[in-house]
Amino acid sequence: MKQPLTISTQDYLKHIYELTERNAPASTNALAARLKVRPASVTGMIQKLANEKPALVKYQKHQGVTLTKEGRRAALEVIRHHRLLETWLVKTLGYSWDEVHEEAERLEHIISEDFEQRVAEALGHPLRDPHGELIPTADLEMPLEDATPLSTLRKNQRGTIVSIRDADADLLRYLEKLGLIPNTHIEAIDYSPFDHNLTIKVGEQTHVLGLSVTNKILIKED
Amino acid sequence: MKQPLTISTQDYLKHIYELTERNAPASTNALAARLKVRPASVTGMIQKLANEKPALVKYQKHQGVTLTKEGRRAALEVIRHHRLLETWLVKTLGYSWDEVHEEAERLEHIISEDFEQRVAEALGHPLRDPHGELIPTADLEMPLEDATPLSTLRKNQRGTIVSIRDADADLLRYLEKLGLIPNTHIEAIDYSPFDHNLTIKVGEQTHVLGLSVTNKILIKED
DNA sequence: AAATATATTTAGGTTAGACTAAATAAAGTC
DNA sequence: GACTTTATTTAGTCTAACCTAAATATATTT
Ligand SMILES: [Mn+2]
Ligand SMILES: [Mn+2]
Ligand SMILES: [Mn+2]
Ligand SMILES: [Mn+2]
Repeated sequence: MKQPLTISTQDYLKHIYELTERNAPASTNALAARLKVRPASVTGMIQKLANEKPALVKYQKHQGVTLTKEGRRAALEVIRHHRLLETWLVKTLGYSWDEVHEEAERLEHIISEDFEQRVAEALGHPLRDPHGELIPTADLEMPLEDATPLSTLRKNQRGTIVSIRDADADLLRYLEKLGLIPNTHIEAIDYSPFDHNLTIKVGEQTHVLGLSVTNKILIKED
Repeated sequence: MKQPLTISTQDYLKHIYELTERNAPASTNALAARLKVRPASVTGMIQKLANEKPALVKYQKHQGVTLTKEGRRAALEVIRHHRLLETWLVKTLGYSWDEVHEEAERLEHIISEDFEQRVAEALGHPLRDPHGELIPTADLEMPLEDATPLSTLRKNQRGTIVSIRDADADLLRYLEKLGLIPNTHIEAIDYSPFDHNLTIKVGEQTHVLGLSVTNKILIKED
C-alpha cells in the first residue's frame, strides 16, 4: 500500500523536475532557495525520497539530485494539475495571467484525478496554459517544446511568442502592457552584443529588452 | 499576527458548528466519530482551541464544547466555501449531487477569499447549495432556515422538499432515484406511529420512508 | 599544495496532530 | 448508595517537516 504523496513531497519533486530540465542535477541550495526552506531541510527530505521504495529521486551526497522514473511521473502529475488549473481559472473565473499562479500553486495538490479529467474535458484538452507552457499529457508525458528563447533572435529576424517561462506577477503585468503575450508576432530590430539588449518591434511599437527578460520569453521563428 | 487556521482546526470548528446547531454542546465522542479521530485526540485539540487568544471554543472538562463568536465565524467561513464549491462543481464541471461532497471537503480549506468571491459572483450569489442547504452570507451570517423535517408531515399534508441534510452518496443516489430532490412537491398519504414510517406520493409514485430518512429531508409545507 | 570560501550534511530540537494505554469522572442500575 | 458501564481526560509516543548550529566536504584562490 503506497500512500499518496504529501504536499511537501509533491513540491520537492516538482521543483527538482524544473531544476533538472536542462539535464544537470539539482543542487541542495538551488532547491532550498526555490522551496523557501533551509538547505539542511532539503538534505533531509531528499534522503528520504531516495530511500522510498520505489525511490523517487537518485541522490549521491554532494552530487545533487535527479528524478527517477517514478519521481518524474509524480512531478508531471503535479505540473499537469497546475497548468490545467491555471487555464481553467482564467477561462471560467476571469483570473488574469498574473493572478492564477498562486491559486494554482495550492490547488494542484488537492484536486482529484476525477477533477483533473473533468477540467481537461471542459477545456477541450488544451496543450498549453495561459503562459504558453506545455501541459503534460494525461498519461504523464511532457510534449517536446521546440521554441527557443527570444534572446537568440537577431536583427531582422521575426518570431511569434510561444510562452513566458516565469510566474512572477510583476514581470507578467509588465509584458502584458508591452503587448508581449503568447501568439504575438515580433521582429528584432537591433541587438547589442555588449549588454545583450534586444530591440524589438511589436505592432507599431518598439521596445528594448534586457537579457533577463529575453531569456524568459520563448518564441518560434516565423 | 494571527496565522491562518490549519486544515485540522477548520475541520474541528466546522464539525463543532454542525453538532451544536441544536444548541447542545458537542461531546468529545461525537466529535471524534465525525472527525474519524480518537477521543483522546479531540480532547487535546479542543483544549488547544480553548486556549487560543482569542479563544475559538468554550470548553469545560466533561461538559462538551461550544463555539465562541470567533470560532463560529471561522466555521461559517469553511461552510460557505464548501457549499459554494459544491454549487460550482455541479454547475460547471457536471458533478452530480452525490459526487461533489468529497471534492469540496478538501477544496474548502485551500481556496482564497478571492476565489470564493469570484465563484459567488459567477454563480449569481446563490442562497443554497445542490442539496438545498443554506450558504452562509459573505459577511458570515447563517440565514434562518424555516423548513421542517419531513418526519413531521402527516397524512394529507403537502410539502416541497427544501434540502437534504446529509452528504452520504448512497442516500443521495437513492433519493434521486425516487425523485426526492429539492423543489419536488410531495404529499403524505399515510403515517404509522409505531415505526414512524411515512408513505408519500411523489408525482404518480408512492414510497414508504423510515424515520432515518424522513429526518434528513427538510420540507416547507405548502 | 595550502588556505580560504562556499556548499552540503549531520546532530539535535521544535511543532502540529495524530495514536495507545491507563486513570478518572459521570451516568445508569440494582 | 454502592456497583458497573460508558465517556472523557491524562500521560507518554510517534511521524512529518521544518529549524539552528556545528561539522565536513568540495571548490576556488593564492
Ligand atoms: Mn492527476
Ligand atoms: Mn503557468
Ligand atoms: Mn472565505
Ligand atoms: Mn452540501
